[in-house]
Amino acid sequence: MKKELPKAYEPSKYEDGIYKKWEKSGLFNPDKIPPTPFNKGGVLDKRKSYTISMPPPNVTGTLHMGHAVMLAIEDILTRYHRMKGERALWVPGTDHAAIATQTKVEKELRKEGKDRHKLGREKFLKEVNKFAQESHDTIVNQIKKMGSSCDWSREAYTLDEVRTRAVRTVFKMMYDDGLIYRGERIVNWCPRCHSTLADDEVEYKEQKAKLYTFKYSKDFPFTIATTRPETKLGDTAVAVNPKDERYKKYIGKEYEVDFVGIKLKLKIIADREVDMEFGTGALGVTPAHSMIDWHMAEENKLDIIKVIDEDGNIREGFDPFSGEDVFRARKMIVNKLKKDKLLEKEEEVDNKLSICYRCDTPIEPLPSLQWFIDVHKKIKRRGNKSIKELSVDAVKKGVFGRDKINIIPTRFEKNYFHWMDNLRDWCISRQIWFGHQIPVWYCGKQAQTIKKMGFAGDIVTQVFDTKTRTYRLRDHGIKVGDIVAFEDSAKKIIFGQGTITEVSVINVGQINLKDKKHWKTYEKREELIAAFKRHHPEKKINNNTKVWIYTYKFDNNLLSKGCGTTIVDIEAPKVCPSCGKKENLIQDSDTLDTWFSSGLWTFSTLAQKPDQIKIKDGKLVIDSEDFKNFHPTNVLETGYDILFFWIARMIIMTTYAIEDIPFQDVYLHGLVKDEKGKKMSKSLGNTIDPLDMIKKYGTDATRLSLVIGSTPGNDMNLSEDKVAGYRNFANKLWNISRYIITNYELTITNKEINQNNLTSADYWILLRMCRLIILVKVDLDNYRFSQAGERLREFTWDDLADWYLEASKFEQTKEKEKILAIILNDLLKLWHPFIPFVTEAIWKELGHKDLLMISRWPDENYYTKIQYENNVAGFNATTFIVKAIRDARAQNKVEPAKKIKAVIYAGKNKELIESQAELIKSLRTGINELEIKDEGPKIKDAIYITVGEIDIYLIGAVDEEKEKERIKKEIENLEKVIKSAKMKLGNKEFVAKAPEKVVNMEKNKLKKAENELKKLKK
RNA sequence: GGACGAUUAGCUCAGCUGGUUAGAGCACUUCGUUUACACCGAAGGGGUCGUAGGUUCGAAUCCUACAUCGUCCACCA
Repeated sequence: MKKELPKAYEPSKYEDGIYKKWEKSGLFNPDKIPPTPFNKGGVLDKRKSYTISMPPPNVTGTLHMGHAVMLAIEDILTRYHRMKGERALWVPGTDHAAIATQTKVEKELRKEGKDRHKLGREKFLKEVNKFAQESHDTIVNQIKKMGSSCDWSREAYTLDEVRTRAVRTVFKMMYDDGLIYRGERIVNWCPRCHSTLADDEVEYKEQKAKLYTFKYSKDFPFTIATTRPETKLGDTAVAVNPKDERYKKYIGKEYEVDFVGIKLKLKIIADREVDMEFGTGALGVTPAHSMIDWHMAEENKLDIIKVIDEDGNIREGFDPFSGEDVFRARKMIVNKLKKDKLLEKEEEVDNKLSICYRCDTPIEPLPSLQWFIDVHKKIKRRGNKSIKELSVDAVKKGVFGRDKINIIPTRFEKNYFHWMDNLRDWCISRQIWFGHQIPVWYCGKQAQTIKKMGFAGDIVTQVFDTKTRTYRLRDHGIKVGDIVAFEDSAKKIIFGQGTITEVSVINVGQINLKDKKHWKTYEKREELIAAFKRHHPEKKINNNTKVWIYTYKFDNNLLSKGCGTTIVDIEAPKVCPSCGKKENLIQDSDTLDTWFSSGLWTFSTLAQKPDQIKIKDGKLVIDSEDFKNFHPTNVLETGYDILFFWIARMIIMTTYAIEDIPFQDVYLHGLVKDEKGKKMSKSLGNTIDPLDMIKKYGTDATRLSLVIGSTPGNDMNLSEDKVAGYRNFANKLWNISRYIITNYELTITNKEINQNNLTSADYWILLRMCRLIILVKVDLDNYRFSQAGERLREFTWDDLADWYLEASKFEQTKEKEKILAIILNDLLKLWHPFIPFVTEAIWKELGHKDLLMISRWPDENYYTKIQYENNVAGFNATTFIVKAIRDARAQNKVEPAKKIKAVIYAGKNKELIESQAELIKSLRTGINELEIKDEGPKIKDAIYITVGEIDIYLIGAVDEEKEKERIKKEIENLEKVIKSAKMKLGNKEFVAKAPEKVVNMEKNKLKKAENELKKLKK
């Protein structure tokens, strides 16, 4: 079977073809793995299963190094367990990534001059889905490029039909259990995204801010300090520390003040959280626009006055500040305070600005009507524990009869507990369109469309041309007759009532204000006209004054007809269960936080059809074979940066919904940074694109560079050089195989070796292989990928290529072919999970018909049966002697081409060394004549080497000076060893307390070194 | 403010429960066309393991401070 192979391995010529072959074989699907010669039939059905859910990349994303690490590690695990004969399933999928995707599409639309509000929900979602589909194909192809052996037949998407069913079912369960509630709470609001954000979606940016110290009014007794004077328009209290002597006397008192023209009622309250050192030690409480203040207001039953609207502008009713954005309002207020001589101080302080993690826009805390998950409510059906308690227990001690979830590295468990302890109710509603629309329907009253109006004429273009105008039209809590979102420059008034739940313009039309036929549905026309006159005294209303009508969707619409029932269900209700009518049903327009659906990922992906997902006895049941076979998953592997975002939420959702853990182990990899340790980012231009690396150096090299030289949970710095280094390794493995394949007839049908025909080198490599198999198994079972990889590399390059193969060139024995075949086959298997392509390519060249991918993992028992004892010493000695001779020659500057004579005094090892004579001569020692004796006289004018009890003389090449130097250095080294050993052995306590093994080791070391030293000094 | 991580050769990093003369890869120096591989081979130089204490017969490894860098969490009125 001797054959020709190309000299260098070119990954690009093999990889795509190999992946296609794998895919075509269908064997990524564990149900399809047939019995093979390596994986004998019968074991198939009862095999242990092994499952990993792939953290779904965003549909609109492209592959980056983070994905590459994730894919490399998970593929290693999957391939390893598959080869061990387990039913290994790796479920791939993608995430719709609500806000991220919507933002991306909106950006694209804006380039074309389009806007989602103009398109309307339906058309916009069509656009998003189109974009998502295209993007999906890109990311999937990139995942394949990485060699990922995931089962594409089970691919899932967080927004597909089955997953939607899971989301709605869990939502309903939680609602029925009273865990999901709707309420007006202060939330993190992004005025750009126009949506709420979860607590952990808020990021902070260091900045300088001005801290203003002032009095509300002349008659207020003391000063307060704030960086946000504009919010003070909504102050309803002033908080001081109860211990603060300065303010004790005021606590409990109430003041009415005129703050820059706005009347405020302020109660002085005490709160321990107030820092006496900060500012004046007194803090104005703005319940509507600060998280802390909101809680103070709850405790002290304070009024809540909203100042800022959802566009980040001052609301109606705060003239002259109304309609101004927060920055302008701040300036105006500060100027007014200055003018009134109320401003005492203006100083610069360090401040952290909260910003949106998606778009960096400053966050406004706002009270808003939203859906929440109660994390504290005890659930009867779950042992009267809250979801928070269940999630803590799952990691602390295990729940539902499962072992505790292990987080690797364990130090992250601490982070997890800390996060869980501080978890507040989770706001799950988002005011965006792309995502799982909340499965809640209102009958009439609760939600209906209502018309809003703006004046037309010269302002038409303004209203329609800028996004901000449209955004301004939205607001909360509008009552009948209210004039909302009033803005002077836009010159428009809007009329309506209720809470807007949707911001799309459903209908736009122009009517004439005085023309009565347009006012059939509005009896408040006169009121509207009056309002308009108030705001625009200069405008005359005549028969030609036209008004734009915006039709918006509202809640609590008095003008609507329905019965007001709220319905939470899995499917859209056909009729209202309360009034039996269908025409007034409207679905809540909010969508769910994307992590709600990803929280269900490990089990929702194991359902194939929506009707397999059911509620049974207050528990979610997935009635599928896959769920029975593959859940809980074995390991969840991902970057530590989404421990809270995702992992914690999966634990929350899974323990609650199905009364089980989502996974047994969590393996957290570090983040990939550039070679200087900086975070990779497009703006810094320091990204290394995994696809570039794959193109240039191959997938195998890219994978190795991400796996070797890194430890779990620690960031790694990646440079192109590193990848190139592993490209070299892949080529090395190729050439090792090439050499063996082209020089030997490899037979693999019979693995029985005749031990009588083995050389010492054969035993030596078999023993090392034996150790390798055992250790790599332990490493992989304990997620020590780097260590396993290094061991494999060392064996392949050092032991096999540099020693055994070199020796084999001079040892043409009967069993050589067989041993080489065994070693190479097993080595390819051990390497396969790490570098699947090159190993599969070589495997084919070896003449295998079956895929390496499904071959059986090497069996250590085969190797442990071999009689190594007394058989490896010969080659072991050879390696030492050869190294010593090469070293001595190099130090003496003996030309490599120069052949010399060597004499070895081997003592009692004479026979052993004699058996190695050919190898000692051949392994690049440049020895043409070798004499081996048991002992003899010292030889002058020769290079003298001592290796333990063996003395070697190299004759006819000595360079006196250099040799002296070399001997001197040798002596120094030995003296160092002797000194340290003597110190230890001279210490009575060491001899008494250290384990015998350690003491003996020291003794032997000393004896050997002293012996060598004695000989050198002679 | 709290927590966590890092600090080991010029660079990137290993070093698992304390016992090696402290390792690897890259880079560097010298040499080399040898039945696979120059994406190669042989040999070599290079580290008082951040600092200071402590525990121990013995510390890169455990403990305590400190320093520097980094990350996360909370707060910043």
